[in-house]
Amino acid sequence: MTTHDPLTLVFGALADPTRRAILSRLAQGPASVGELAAPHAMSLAGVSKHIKVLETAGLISRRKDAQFYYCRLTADPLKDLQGWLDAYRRFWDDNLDQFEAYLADLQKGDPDSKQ
Amino acid sequence: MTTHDPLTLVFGALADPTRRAILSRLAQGPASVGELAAPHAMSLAGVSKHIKVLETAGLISRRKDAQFYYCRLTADPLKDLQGWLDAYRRFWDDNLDQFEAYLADLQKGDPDSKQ
DNA sequence: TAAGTTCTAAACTGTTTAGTTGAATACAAT
DNA sequence: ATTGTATTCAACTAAACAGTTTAGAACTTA
Repeated sequence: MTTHDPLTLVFGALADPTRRAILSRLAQGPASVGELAAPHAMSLAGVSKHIKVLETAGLISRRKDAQFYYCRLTADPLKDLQGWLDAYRRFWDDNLDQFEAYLADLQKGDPDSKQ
Repeated sequence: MTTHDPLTLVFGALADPTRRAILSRLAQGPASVGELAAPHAMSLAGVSKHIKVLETAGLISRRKDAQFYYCRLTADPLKDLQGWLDAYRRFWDDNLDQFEAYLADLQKGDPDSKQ
């Protein structure tokens, strides 16, 4: 997952409960790395690495103030994720079965068709 | 990621372009493993493993008919993912800044707070 | 029955990941 | 200057992952 496309980076970053918990915490406002680490039974360096993963995915940004690193949520990638998800909404939103969905698809474009 | 919670399983399954391409293909209707494998420069066994990951996450289901295994999309987990995402929508939907979002949060519950 | 097709299972390999500890950096306070 | 605080960086380990190849199971067709 090291050098991948944005969507892979974002999904990968979210595929970890600790990172989702950090994001959830940041949804309440900015916090220092130490504050983010406190609730977790893990070394500070460990949390620091999780934060870096979130940052690489663009889900948070870091700002240094004195000796503190403050983190804040940057939700833009989540918007992209929403866009991806939208292509599948009809599968649960409506009560279309898969055949109807298939017909509906002929009108629209395709979501994630590789190559 | 082996023995994890549903959300981790789903995010993890989606953190791979091949698996997302498979899902995208299945959005057009059921397909056999061979059909799903065809567009990918990868061994059949490799694709079979990706399919298993998707199945474990509940994103697809498999049905055997003669010597064919037919796969179809089961989008329910994506609905859960949507639920998770909803908790963050205000961060891009409105033009709330983070402080306002914080205040708005005091009224609501919290999304993914671990432990 | 024999041979072909479709797929999974098992065993193996190289790479990535999540976590650790210990040292280094940057700044504040004494 | 020295000590303390907040954090990253580097090196390491164990586990998980993505991929391979080889073999085997299940079924069809000749």
